[in-house]
Amino acid sequence: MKRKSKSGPPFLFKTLADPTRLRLLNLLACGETCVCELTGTLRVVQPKVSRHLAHLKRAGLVEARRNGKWTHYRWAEQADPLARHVLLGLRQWMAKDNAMNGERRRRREVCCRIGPKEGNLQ
Amino acid sequence: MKRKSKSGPPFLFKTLADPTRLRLLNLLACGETCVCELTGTLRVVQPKVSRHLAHLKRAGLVEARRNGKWTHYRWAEQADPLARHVLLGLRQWMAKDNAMNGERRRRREVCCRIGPKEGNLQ
DNA sequence: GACATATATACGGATAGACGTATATGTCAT
DNA sequence: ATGACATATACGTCTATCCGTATATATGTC
Repeated sequence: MKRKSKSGPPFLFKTLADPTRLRLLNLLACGETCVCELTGTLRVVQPKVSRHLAHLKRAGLVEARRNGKWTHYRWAEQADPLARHVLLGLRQWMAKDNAMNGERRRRREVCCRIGPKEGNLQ
Repeated sequence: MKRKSKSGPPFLFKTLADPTRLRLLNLLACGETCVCELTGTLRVVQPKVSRHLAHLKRAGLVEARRNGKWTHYRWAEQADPLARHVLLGLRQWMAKDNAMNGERRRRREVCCRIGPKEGNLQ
C-alpha cells in the first residue's frame, strides 16, 4: 500500500481548503481564543469546531494551551517558508474580506473577556 | 440545497492540494507545454493528466492554446491578489524542491523540441 | 465521592474526489 | 472517407473527508 504523506504542500493546502478552518484561522488571527468563544462566534456545534482545530493542530498551523477547563488556541510560528508565505497572504486576504471582518466583529460581541480595543487583526 | 462555491480561497487551495496538479504546475512553470510532453515526463496515463489539467483550467490557474493536434498549457495571469501571492510562493518552493527539480530536468530529456538552454524556471 | 462544565473523540452515514479503463472528439494526412 | 494520432470525457469503483450525534475525558466545585 502507498504511504499517505501527512505533510508537505499538498497537506498544507488540503488543510486550508475547508471554509470552517479558514473561519477559525480568521478568528485566531485576532489572538489566542478558547474553544467556547470560537463555537459561539461561528455558531457551529462544538465537536465540529474541535475536530477542525485538531486538524489545524496536526498540520502545525495552530498550537493549543490548556488553562483549567479551557483550551486556548493560537496561530503557530511557521518554520517552513512556503507555509509562512501562504499564511501571510491568507492573513492579508482575511483583513480585507467582508465576511471575515464581520465574524471578527461578532467575536467581540460574543466574548465577554475581550475589551473594545482588542479583536482586530494583529 | 447548499451552493457549492467553485471559487474563492477554499477552491484555490483544494486545487493545489493534489500532488499530480502540483507536478503539472511545476512543469508548466518552465513555459508552455503540450499534453504529450507532460504525460511523458510524469509517466502518468494521459486521461489522468487531461483531467487534472481541466481542473487547473477551471480554477483559472492555467490557460490552454490549441495548435493543430496539440494543446499547449501555460500558467495564467492571476487577477486575484491571494492567488497571485500563493502561486508566487509555490513557484519559489518548486525552484528549491529536489523532486520538482528532477522532474523539470527529465522534461528536457523527454521533449525533443526543447533546446538545452530552455527548461529552467522563469 | 457526585455533579457540572469544557473539550475531545468515536461511530455511521453521506458526499466529493481520484483513479483506471473505455470511449468520444477533434485534427491532419492520404 | 478512412485511418492515425492527440486530447477530452464518461463511467463505475474506491477512498477520503465532512458531518451530526453520542459518548468519553479532563478539570473544577460541592
